[in-house]
Amino acid sequence: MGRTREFSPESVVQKAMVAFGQNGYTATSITDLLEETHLARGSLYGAFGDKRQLFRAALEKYDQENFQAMEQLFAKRGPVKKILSKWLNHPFDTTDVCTRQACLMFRAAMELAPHDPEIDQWLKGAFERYQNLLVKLLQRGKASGELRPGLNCKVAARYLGCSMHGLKSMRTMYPDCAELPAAAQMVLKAL
Amino acid sequence: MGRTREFSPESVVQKAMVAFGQNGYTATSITDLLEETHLARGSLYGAFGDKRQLFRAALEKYDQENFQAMEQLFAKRGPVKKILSKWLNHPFDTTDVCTRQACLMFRAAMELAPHDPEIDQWLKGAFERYQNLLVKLLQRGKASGELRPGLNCKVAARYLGCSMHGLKSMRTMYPDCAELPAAAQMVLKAL
DNA sequence: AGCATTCTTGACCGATCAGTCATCAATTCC
DNA sequence: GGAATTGATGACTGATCGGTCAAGAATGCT
Repeated sequence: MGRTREFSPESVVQKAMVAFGQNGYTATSITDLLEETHLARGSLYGAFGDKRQLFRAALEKYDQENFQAMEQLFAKRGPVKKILSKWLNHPFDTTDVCTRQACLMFRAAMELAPHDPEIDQWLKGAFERYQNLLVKLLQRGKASGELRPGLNCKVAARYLGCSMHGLKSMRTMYPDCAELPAAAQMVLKAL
Repeated sequence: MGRTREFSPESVVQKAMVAFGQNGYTATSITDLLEETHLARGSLYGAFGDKRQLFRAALEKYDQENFQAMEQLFAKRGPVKKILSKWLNHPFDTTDVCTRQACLMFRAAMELAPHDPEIDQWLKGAFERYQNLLVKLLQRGKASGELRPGLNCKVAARYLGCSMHGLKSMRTMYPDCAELPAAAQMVLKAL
């Protein structure tokens, strides 16, 4: 019953995700989002509550997409190092639409987590999911004999997480840096 | 001639550096800075011009301190790997005052560089200085026979830069993460 | 058709933002 | 001591912020 919604909330979240990812939470105003979504002020508030909730929706969408892609890649058969190589090169082999798009989860971590315990806790849980995915893949590599038995999977997973974040950050700033893909390949040499 | 200044501009820049590093550019208001510095509004504007210029001053101070420390460390004698190990562990061995302090240069890169060509260019130059410092140290390691002759110094320097940034970011979010120092040590294994 | 419900719209709100400026206080030079 | 200069101060400005709300439009139920 009632009037039917004239926009797709998902596409709004998508656009919010891009806007927040480019400019950050504080620097992205509601007015900015309204211009990009062609929505009236009240419609946006009616659908999402407030700015913070919209950001959370964008954050969760970002996480879901990222995590799913990673899960699918990691579930593939074949050498673990080949999978990790693909994973590490992912920021470079896609001709990304918006090159200055930073990882929304890290943006949230830096900008909001310090004064928002709820987001802080959610982020910690989310990051652990990625960490666990990495640990599992590394354990698989150890079990198959591909990786050396002495490898500490938890430490190595953290190392890979850091490396990935570093690569993505640099890529955001220097979209054309020639050495970055080669640097991504170097990461694997430590395993 | 004229009245003498009652505050030290440097200590104001110092406090601005910390505030911007904790909350970012947009989310740190002039009012916030006034409260922390106990300055009157007009004094701050009189001394620094506007918010952006104060941020630049803070950014340059951050860069100067960081770069100087790195230069001094890299100038030391001894094995290159030992120096790099110290460098990579630096985020962990200091009992830092504010753990949620993010690298101001990356903050600037993410928040301002996209719409501020001047800061963007300055940052690119600054990052290249760090990159060059790393390249020089690696070349020294190659010349002394410590590092393998086939090592591509430029790529390796980029790899180290990414790793450092990743480690620092993670440390900002998880000040107590036990695996991080061990992960920092792993970075060197790729060389 | 009439009513309840939901969405759309944009005017509107108080708070806060970055930045200005007139006034006053301190210092130096003569 | 008086003139000139510079810093200190906080009230003030216009713009923008996030968020609200009353009015109108579209839908489904009876």
